[in-house]
Amino acid sequence: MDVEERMELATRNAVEVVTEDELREILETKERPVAYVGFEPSGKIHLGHKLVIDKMVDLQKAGFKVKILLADLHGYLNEKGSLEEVRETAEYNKRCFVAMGLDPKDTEFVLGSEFQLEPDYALDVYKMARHTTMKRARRSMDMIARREENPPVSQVVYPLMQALDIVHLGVDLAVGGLEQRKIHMLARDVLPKLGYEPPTCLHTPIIHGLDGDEKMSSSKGNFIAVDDDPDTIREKIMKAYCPMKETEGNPILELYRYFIFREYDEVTIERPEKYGGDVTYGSYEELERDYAAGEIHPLDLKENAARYMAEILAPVRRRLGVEA
RNA sequence: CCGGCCGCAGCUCAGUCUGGUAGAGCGCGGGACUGUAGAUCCCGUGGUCCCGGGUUCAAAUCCCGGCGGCCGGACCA
Repeated sequence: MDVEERMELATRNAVEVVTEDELREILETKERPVAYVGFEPSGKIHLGHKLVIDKMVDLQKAGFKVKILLADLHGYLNEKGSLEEVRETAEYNKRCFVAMGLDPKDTEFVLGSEFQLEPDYALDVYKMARHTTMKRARRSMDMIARREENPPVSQVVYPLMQALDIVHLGVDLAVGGLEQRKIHMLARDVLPKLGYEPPTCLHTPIIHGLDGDEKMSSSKGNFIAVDDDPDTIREKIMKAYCPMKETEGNPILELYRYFIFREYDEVTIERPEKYGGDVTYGSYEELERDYAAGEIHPLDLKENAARYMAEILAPVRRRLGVEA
């Protein structure tokens, strides 16, 4: 695979790379570059997580060594539960990630508290604190903080640690959803002041909640979990926000764009003869164009999305050992 | 440490003064209308009234003591 092919694989379905030149240089010069993403342990692993995990699978194929941070301390700092509870959830998450297609032999899972309590790391946290304003730290948590009113101090420690994770894990490429952008930019600005290289960052899109909300999230219950059974998937999709001809912020179209066309080269919208019969598409753009033109009805879009998503997630359920 | 205000449905809050069957909006669920959802209109769901004691026939309400939050003051060695 040449560098351009690896670039293509690394950046597909991504919103941005900061910067593309840096990424290309990594691919050209590093023998075995390291890509990392961190997750706060979550009781439900959903499609928002899958988007990022899929990206890590891409990066693995593009030659990266992949590290997944199970950020137990971050979860604790962000009030996701006691340390014990958060660690238990982290174990479940690890099993989900493996079931989602990350090769466990080729992926390094790291529990945050394994290295974040070391003296060298702790001193770096204080140095970061010394070079970061309160406003900047709080702003970086805009899309991440569990609580906006009465935030505990832990919420400004959080982004400092996340920046340091990048250097202490020896990472070449930091990956995350677009909501991580402000923390990553903070890392690029401040890490050099501690004598570290500014990290290269890659951001995946934030997918809309099924209710049309800006973000799919466990707390809002507007998600499809990777271990949802086919009936649940169908039920959720049927109830989802999906205005006719509307392509902006349409969560069902996003399923096609980011998940269905990722798995299938050709996608068939099956529908009754009276509504025009089956149609097959070779790319998301063609489907989107027809939907915008009103050629595809939302109900047909949903019925078929449900069928495809159940198919895509079936292996995850099987590997997790859940009844089908 | 002192003072003021606050704590009630998943959320925002009313009700406390003057004790008497716990409310509204939003959300959520279901129906109607749509070949989807949403919008709209109906119907429904909603509770440790922060905790513990006390007074009373009766306490979300009054009294005492805690806990938690916000704001202010004091201390500034």
